[in-house]
Amino acid sequence: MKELANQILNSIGIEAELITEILSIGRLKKTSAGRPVVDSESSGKEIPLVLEGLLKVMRQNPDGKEVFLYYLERGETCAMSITCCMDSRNVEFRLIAEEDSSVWMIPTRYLDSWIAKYPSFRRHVLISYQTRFDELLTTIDSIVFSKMDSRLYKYLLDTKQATGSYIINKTHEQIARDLDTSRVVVSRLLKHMEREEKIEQHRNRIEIL
Amino acid sequence: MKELANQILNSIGIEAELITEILSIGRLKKTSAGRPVVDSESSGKEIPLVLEGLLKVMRQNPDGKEVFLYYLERGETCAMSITCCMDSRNVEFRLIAEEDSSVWMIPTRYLDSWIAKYPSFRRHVLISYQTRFDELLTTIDSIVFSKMDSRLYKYLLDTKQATGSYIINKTHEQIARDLDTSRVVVSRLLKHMEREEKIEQHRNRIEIL
DNA sequence: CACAGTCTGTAACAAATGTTACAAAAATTT
DNA sequence: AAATTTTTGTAACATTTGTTACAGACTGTG
Repeated sequence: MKELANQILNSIGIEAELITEILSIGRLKKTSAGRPVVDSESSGKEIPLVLEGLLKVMRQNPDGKEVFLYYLERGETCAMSITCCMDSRNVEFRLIAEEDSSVWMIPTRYLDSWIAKYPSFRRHVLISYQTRFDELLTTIDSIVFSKMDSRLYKYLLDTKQATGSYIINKTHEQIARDLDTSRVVVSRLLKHMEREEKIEQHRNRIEIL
Repeated sequence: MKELANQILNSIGIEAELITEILSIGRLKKTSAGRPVVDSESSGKEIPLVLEGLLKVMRQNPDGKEVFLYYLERGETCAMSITCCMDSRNVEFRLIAEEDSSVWMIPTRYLDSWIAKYPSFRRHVLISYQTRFDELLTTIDSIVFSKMDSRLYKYLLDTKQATGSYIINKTHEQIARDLDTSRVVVSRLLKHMEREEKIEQHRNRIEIL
């Protein structure tokens, strides 16, 4: 698995010297689909780099409600975890394995020196922030400027993009939880999309056309 | 005005050496209340540091609709502008002077080397991201998890916080534009808050109790 | 196959928000 | 002071979303 990590770090342009350091310092964590990888409490000491699989980042509010924010794919890191540890602030979120996943956990205490020393790492951290920032803004767009139907459709397309498959294996109930709405609403809107021939529906499975 | 900039940079912990550099390289820009400071197009070459006054950051979608994201107060910089220039990506936003404001514009081409060289600057940039990230998440919270009434109330409280005054000089129409809703909705909800004795209303002016 | 559990479809209704229209009050201009 | 413009209040109605309730379809298990 270190081999894979090596390869991924290399592909995002990290210097050989830093790769060696990251590999000697970090640790591997495997998580099976549907299970949490880290949440805000347990976080703050390590940041995750996705090696295999797919993670999803959920925003959590004090009452226990949740919304889906974005996916983290292979080679990506969680900007919020960096943020979270810097000032030992507690940002409330959950990282959940969407598929069976392998993640390389990197202790945060080295980050600052790496950012100073390695241009590639500096770039990677800033681009992570940039990408996530952008993703959050797009999320805000879809919530503020559109209705639930476009939001749902965006969610389906994002999922297609992240999994690389036109088939989405989720129940209406699961989707409803990600969008913080009710199952009935999701069923209603999906039925409508089916009539418009944007999707096809089967049990536990939606196909994007 | 360089004196003020010096003082502010010092107060956020920037090294004397870097302060000299920033002051020799940047330029002053004054903007009067209600006018745009930069937008995504003109941006990408400079990032703004607020010296005096108050800026507000608006998200803009392609149809020209807008939502208020957060305020930038004295000593703060616009994380999105940093982001925006890094990859010459175009994030759509507008920076508007909420009050008469003075801003120190810093060319972006020096950022990377400063981040590498100066711990204080590294810290400042990362904390900016952190703070804005958090602010965006709170915004998402208020949109997803709450109804328009709490969103409006949060907006009033944010404005009170940023301006340091219990008096908010805005019309219902202006507020409606910031929240991307209609004037009628704002009037309705404000009337309700007035009955609950959370605010007092006058023409062009709302007082938070 | 019978049964239980899960998933989806639909109806009926409630609540929240958006829209249109109009009137009254306050400020500004003539 | 009269006329005009801007701001606020309110009503009536449409649309969107949320909620409850129930039925039918599918899946897996004994």
